[in-house]
Amino acid sequence: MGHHSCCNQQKVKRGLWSPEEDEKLVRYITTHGYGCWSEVPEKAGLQRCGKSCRLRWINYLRPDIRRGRFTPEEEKLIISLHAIVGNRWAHIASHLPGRTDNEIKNYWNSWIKKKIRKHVPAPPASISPTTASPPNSLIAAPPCTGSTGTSSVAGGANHRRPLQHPTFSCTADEDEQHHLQLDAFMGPQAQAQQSIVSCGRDEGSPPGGATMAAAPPPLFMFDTSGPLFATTPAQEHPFISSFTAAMAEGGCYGLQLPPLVDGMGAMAMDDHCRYEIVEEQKQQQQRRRPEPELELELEEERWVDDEQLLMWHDVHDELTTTPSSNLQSDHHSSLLFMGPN
DNA sequence: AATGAAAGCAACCGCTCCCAC
DNA sequence: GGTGGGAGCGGTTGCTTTCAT
Repeated sequence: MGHHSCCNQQKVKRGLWSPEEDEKLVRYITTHGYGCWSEVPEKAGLQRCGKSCRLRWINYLRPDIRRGRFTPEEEKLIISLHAIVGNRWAHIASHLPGRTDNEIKNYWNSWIKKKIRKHVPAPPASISPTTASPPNSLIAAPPCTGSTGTSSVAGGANHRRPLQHPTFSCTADEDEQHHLQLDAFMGPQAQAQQSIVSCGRDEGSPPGGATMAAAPPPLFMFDTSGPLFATTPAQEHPFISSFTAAMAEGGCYGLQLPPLVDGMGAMAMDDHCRYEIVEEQKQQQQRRRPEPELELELEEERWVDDEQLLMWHDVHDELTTTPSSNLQSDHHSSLLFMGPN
C-alpha cells in the first residue's frame, strides 16, 4: 500500500475536492498549463499530490468535459469499441469527445452489474443452446460464472432510476424509449452471431471468474475445433460475404483481417506459419475453455454487423498508426478472422 | 418518516510504460 | 543496458444520492 512517491514527500489532502481547491487548480492550469503534474500542486497552492490534480482536471475540471447521460449513439460506440479493444477505457474515451475513461468505465461497470442482476432469477434450465433466448435477446450468465464481458444491452423491464443530470434529463418513458432504441440496434448483431465461431481469448483469462469481465470475446474469431480453415455454414452470412469482399477490395490480407497490432501482418504468411498459429490458439483455448453455460453466453454475444465493420476500420486505422508498445492487448492478438476459402 | 438496498460517481491505488540520465 | 521519476491507465473502493419498502 502506501502512497505514490509524489505524495509521500508532503502532507497531502485526500478525498473530495472542495470548490476552493477546484478554483485554484483551474486558475493555475488555465494560466500556466500543466507541464509537470508533480509541480502543479505546489505552484497552485494545493495540498494534493500531482496525480490527484491530474485526475481531478482530466475527469472533472477540463473545460471540454461533457457531463450527463450517455446518448444512444455514445452507448453504441462504447459497446462496439469495447467489443474490439476490451477494457481499454482511455482508448474508448478517445472516440467519445468530452467523455473520460473514468466515466465510461463507471458506466460500463454499472451496466454490467445491471445485466448480471437482471439474470439472477433465471433458472439454469433457461440456459439452453436452442431455447435460451428469443432472437434478439442476449443472455447473461448467472453471477456465479462471474461473466461480465461484452454484453447485450439489457432493455425491457429492468430499469434505471430517473436521470439525475440536469443537462440530459428525460422522463422515465423517454428513458425506456432510449433503451428500446438500443435494443433495436443490438438485435441484428445477435442475429449475426451465428456467423462467428470462436477461438483465442485473452491469455491469462481463466475460465469463468471475474476475469471474464476484462476479457470480452473478440469481435472476429475463427474456428479451431474443426479442420484447419474449414468453412462453416455460418460463414455464408451476408455480412461475412460483404466483409471478405471489402477486405479483398481493400487489398487486405485475404483470409484475415488486417492486423490490429504491429507484427500481426506476419501472421498472414504461409500455411505452415498459419498452422503453427492456429495450433497455438488451440492450445490456449484448451487452457481456458469456458464452462458450458459461459460458452453458451459467449456464443450468444458474438455479433457483428456492418456498423461494427465500419467501427473496426476506424479503430484499425488508429491502432495501426499507434506504436505497438501502446497496444499490448492480447485481445488484439485474438482478433483474427478466417474467411470462407 | 425511517431505514436499508441499490445505483452512481469521484477518487484512490497499484501497476506499467516511457523517457531522461 | 540499468535505474529512477513522472505520466497514464485500469481496477477498486467508498461516499453520496436515490429508490423501495
